[in-house]
Amino acid sequence: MEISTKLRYGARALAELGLTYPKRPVPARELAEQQGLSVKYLEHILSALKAAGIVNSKRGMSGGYELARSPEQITMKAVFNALEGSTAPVKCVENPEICSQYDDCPTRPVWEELRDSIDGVLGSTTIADLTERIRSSAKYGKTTYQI
Amino acid sequence: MEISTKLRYGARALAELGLTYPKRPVPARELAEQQGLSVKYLEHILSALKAAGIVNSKRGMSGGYELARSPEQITMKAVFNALEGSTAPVKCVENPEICSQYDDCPTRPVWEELRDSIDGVLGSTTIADLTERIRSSAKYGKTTYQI
DNA sequence: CTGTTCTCCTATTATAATGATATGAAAGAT
DNA sequence: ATCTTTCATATCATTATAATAGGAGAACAG
Ligand code: FES
Ligand code: FES
Repeated sequence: MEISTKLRYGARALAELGLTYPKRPVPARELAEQQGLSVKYLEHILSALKAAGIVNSKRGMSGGYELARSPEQITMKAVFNALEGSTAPVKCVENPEICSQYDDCPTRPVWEELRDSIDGVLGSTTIADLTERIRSSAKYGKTTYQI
Repeated sequence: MEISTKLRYGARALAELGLTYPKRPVPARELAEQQGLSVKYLEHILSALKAAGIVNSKRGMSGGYELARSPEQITMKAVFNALEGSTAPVKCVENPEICSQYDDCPTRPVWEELRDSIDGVLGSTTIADLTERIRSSAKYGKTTYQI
């Protein structure tokens, strides 16, 4: 039960976007360099984040991506849902049809508890929290990254 | 981030084994019939549970599988670990080498929180809880299953 | 001792999900 | 016009999951 690289990379990119918010949009190329990722792959991720209304984009020179709302207003739950889908660890929690003995399933309550617990953690963390960690990190200031 | 069918099926099988504990071992065939699963696939799952010390097995006629400890002593965390691996949603939480910017990673704390939260839920649920749900279920008694 | 029931071991296959790359069109800025 | 960037879509490689298959070997009942 691991999260995808999309979510890993996407969350870090958003944390960086929190640094520049609301000063300027950051091009995918720049974010990709920072993380040592392929630009094309990150574009894919940012595209999903845009579809979810988490980032806005501007084309052309001095364009790029920026947070659609303030970092405090973007929870990790929204990010998770955008890049990873549901937080329910089994489909039947949300689509009862899938499992046969749904009504009397002794394990489903456990999976529901798990989902709620995950939602709790992700719902109480925002991009602002991530960005704050970058600001207070040892390397911050040494980076070539310009705000 | 979904759990595997191994865990889904395995957890339900263990809940059933809680019913017969400590009366008699139940053959894989019987458990598979109940869930409408292939015997061979369930054997595979039970084998993993045995390797983890969660069930014992007896060969030959009137053999089968039984819980290695009392249902109250088997947590869902142990079952999860046996069938699904670590509860950490990213490898770097437990293997720092994997991620590049490990030390200053702004997102890792979130994944650690997730792991702890998942551990909390799974650690506080036991097979006995699952078995109890079967006992108090509507269909219980109507089933052909004999203790 | 013989047949039956069952676990146990290992190999194989099918299918799906993930991770990643590639190509180029459309839009915006100067 | 030209450069920069998003955007849309297609493709490929790799891995993980799900499931099946065949048969060896233990336990036991008669
Ligand atoms: S209803 Fe889906 S695992 Fe029980
Ligand atoms: S250290 Fe692995 S996601 Fe940050």
